[in-house]
Amino acid sequence: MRRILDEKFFSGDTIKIAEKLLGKYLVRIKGGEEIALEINEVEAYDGVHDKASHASKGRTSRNEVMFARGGAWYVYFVYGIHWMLNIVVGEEEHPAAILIRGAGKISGPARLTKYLGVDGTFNKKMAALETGLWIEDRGEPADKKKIVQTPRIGVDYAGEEWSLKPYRFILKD
DNA sequence: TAAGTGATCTCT
DNA sequence: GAGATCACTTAA
Repeated sequence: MRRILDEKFFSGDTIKIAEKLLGKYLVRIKGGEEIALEINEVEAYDGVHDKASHASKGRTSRNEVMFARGGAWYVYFVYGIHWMLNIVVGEEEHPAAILIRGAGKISGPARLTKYLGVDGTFNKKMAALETGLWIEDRGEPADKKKIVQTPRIGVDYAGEEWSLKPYRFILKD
């Protein structure tokens, strides 16, 4: 029996959920094969007040899905080259998402999407078995002692207050 | 350390 | 419609 994380899991506090995602498994069905990677690095983006979040400038066609209820994917394109994979969290009208930066042996958010074959077609879709991409609990809770918090990466433009917030969570080996 | 690359957003 | 910006990676 799979324990696929659904909107119930993703409806609470963004920061707490980010931390809880460590040690969960990102699962992808590709070409009939199942790829499961343990999530070991995430970043939280929470609310319109978070200057580093796409939602800080209000609702746009790109970030619209961040305003939906938790449980959907937010996939977008940056730097003309890279796809980023985020999971939407929080209640409706509260824009928040968690960027999955690393899982398994894959380090780096764009490398992850490239490896899994994730692109814009997943945007706004629910994370579920039918989608071919979801997150599941395999009953191995992350060791709290191995969790490290640091500031987020690549968000210097957000100003000191927000770029220095320890919203990045890493699960050490 | 810097260039690549193109969608998106903010002005006109 | 033009110009700037960007939740990154790779090659040097």
